[in-house]
Amino acid sequence: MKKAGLINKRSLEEQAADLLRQDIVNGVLTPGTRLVETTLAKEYGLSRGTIRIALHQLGTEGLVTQVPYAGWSVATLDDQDIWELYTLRATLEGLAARLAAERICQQGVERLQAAYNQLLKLCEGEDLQAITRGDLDLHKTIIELSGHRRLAHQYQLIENQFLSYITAANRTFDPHEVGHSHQALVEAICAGEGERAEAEAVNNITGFEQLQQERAG
Amino acid sequence: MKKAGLINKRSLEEQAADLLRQDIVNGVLTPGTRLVETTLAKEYGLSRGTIRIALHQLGTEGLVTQVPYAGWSVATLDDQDIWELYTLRATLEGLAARLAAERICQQGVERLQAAYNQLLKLCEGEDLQAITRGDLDLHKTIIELSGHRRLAHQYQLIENQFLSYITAANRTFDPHEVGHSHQALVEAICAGEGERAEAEAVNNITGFEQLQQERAG
DNA sequence: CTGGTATGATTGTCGATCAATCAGACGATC
DNA sequence: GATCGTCTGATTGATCGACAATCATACCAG
Repeated sequence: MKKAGLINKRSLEEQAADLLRQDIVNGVLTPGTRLVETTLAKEYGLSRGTIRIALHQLGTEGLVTQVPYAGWSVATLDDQDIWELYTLRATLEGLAARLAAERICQQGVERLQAAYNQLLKLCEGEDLQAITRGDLDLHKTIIELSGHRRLAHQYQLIENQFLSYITAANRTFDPHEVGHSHQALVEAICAGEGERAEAEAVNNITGFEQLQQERAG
Repeated sequence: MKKAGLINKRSLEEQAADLLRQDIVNGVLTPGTRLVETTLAKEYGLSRGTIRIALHQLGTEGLVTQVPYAGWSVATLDDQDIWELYTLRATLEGLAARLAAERICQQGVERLQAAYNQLLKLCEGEDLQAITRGDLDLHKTIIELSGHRRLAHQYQLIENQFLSYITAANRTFDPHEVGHSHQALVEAICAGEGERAEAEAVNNITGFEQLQQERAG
């Protein structure tokens, strides 16, 4: 009586990486926290070798850093890192928006509208965390609609680091702005206007960055 | 006089990954070739665990694929993969060109000109492999001038897969075109014109793709 | 030909072990 | 007292051997 799809085929190495990743992006493990292989192994009930591969994995994802013979720690981000994340994310999302617009179909429009409406609905409330999730869902939908596996993968890497930063810095935003700032983007994609969609996507992110800069400075 | 990074402290895991990576991008290991952990371990005189981490590393780089409990093999690329590589590379390189132009300095101009002149010189000869290296050097210089570590990293990943494909498909090109097709790009960067540099970089790659498509079809 | 089974190959995971290296404490020398 | 080694503990770097889980194939029965 096995249910297809529910079968646990993920290796323990992957699962360990997943757990650690979740703890990092959700802020359970704050930047700078030291991670000891043997300790983690005991904690998760796994062998050191398995944890080791998971840590290496997270290392390539930029979530943890490694000092030879000294240890692992949750990555800390400086100003340069933040700038890199914003510029790279804007570019990747611009590409995704353009591709999504170029190959938009009826089903795609429906999925996009659904995600957008959901976000608008959430923005009427005050649950900032839910809004963040809705925002991510919308962006992730656009990425999927681009039909670009590598783009999705690279975006995922950036997004995780981004989330880690957002959580650690405890950054917030105005619910009302978030929802409507995506309107032009969604429209452009649904209309199949690749160039405009790309511009709107880039503007969406860099605009947000500038807003944050002003508040911080 | 601190020459950090001079000391060779690379772990065996990294070195093993490097060797395998070289063999893959240089075509010694052709796509589809099976890679057995124990065999590689004996070949390189390393333990299985070390090889295992190296293979996982190459897996995240997209150079090898893994089938659970079955084995590893050198990644094979289909048409969709090639499209993904071209679009992603064009976008990343466009971003690099724009950033490089925006922060160009005297020293940067010199480095760029040096790489460009070197490429022009090589293009007068017939050594296609040398031309390829010169071409890559120029592009890599642009990436470095962008001052974007993550961009450099992600570009590296794409480039390795790209090289693997170029080698396997044994693709060639016209030496005369290669050299001069980069002229506008170099000029735009040196002039500090970000928008134009980005456009030229994108055009450079997508133009090359279309040329190849025509010859193949 | 079909379906099930036996078998070998390979990865998945574990545990123990030792070497290499780093960080900090301790102490000696000037 | 400041500086320089040295000692020591902690942690990773790397190896080996072992066994279970899984996949691919060949083989056999009907």
